[in-house]
Amino acid sequence: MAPTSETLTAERILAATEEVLRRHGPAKATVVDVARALGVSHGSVYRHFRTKAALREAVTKRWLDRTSQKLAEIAAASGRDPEARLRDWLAALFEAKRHKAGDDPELFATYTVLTDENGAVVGEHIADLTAQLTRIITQGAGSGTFSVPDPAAAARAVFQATGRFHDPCYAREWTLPGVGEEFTAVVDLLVRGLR
Amino acid sequence: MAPTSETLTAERILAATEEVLRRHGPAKATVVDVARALGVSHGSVYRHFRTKAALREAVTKRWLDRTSQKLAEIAAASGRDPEARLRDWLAALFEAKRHKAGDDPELFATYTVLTDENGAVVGEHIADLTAQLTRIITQGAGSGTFSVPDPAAAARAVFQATGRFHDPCYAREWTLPGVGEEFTAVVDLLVRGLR
DNA sequence: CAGCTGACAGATTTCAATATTTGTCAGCTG
DNA sequence: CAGCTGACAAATATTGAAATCTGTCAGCTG
Repeated sequence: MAPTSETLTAERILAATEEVLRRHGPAKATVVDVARALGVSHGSVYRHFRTKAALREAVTKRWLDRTSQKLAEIAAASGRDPEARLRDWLAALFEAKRHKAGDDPELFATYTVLTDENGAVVGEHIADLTAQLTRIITQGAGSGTFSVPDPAAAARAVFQATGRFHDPCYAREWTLPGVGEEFTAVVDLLVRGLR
Repeated sequence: MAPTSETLTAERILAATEEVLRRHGPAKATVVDVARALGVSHGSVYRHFRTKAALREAVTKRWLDRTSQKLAEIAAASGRDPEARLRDWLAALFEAKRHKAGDDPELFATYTVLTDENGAVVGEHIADLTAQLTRIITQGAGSGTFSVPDPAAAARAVFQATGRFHDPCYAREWTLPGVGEEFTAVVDLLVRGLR
């Protein structure tokens, strides 16, 4: 926490911003707080990020990218059969979200606010995830496991149909008993539809 | 609009409340406003509804029930083949929501607030809709069109998987170009999964 | 001179005083 | 006497003045 005297980088500012957001929440986190945490004046922060909105956007992107990367590993595991990979990938997405929401609800609420105010970044994130899904489904179509005319469209449909298990607006319901079964039921139905 | 001197019934109060909500929005609609619209004192309103929350809840239920009824007609049209009926029903649900959101966004926003504060009523509404879906799917299973072990579970899965096309939290995206295709893609996938 | 500071104007938020609303009930009225 | 009224206390919302924050920039510093 002690202000190190290393050069001020975008990276260090982002880390400090995450910490301030975690501490104060999205409504009370100010760029003055971030500057104070770094032991610099708030003017210095504006040298690296044009506006507070840009800073928040960068933090949001970082957070979403961490999830994307974890899922990319599953999507890339080309040894496994595509159907199992699809199930794993969807389960991993659900689990990741469910844990984030369950383990630290306040932090999750903070990031929900951030994603709400950064539609463009979320859009790119969704495009990224859909592309991963498309890769899995394309391979499934190639190996004959799946029978789909347009893998990209199928990927979008699968992603949208499972929204209830990854979209933050349903986070409240992820702790209800029986969600696991509901998730399985939806995924089973979709996988059957792809075959 | 002129205060008729008929006896004050729950029905008349509900109608007046809808009007006040339409005019003032959910944040500024008071029970004093409702009483004024009816030409009575607000004490009289409390004779029919214990609290303001109960009044709003009743209005919410009324609104949701109107949608349920329209869909029930489609679900009950037992002449048609179950697959077509399922598609019609889902399309009708989507269209109904999309029009409500598109035609009068402010009123739709008002009812979105109301449904957010009345989770229990919404839960019953969803149970009702799911029961309608279950009936269609059960008939499809009987006639051999669908092959599902548990029609009720399948109905829940179909309803949840199509959330993007009826849940108010996605209302913003219902005007985007291409939603129609997305809807069709998801429904096609689900129907294939049911067969 | 590259990078940081801190004073500043305008925008936004906070907070406490003020006003409105909710919900009750004793009593009026037809 | 069934149903309505309106005065009331407590809860909630509004308001506007004061405090804080955002974003800029001229000038300092190493």
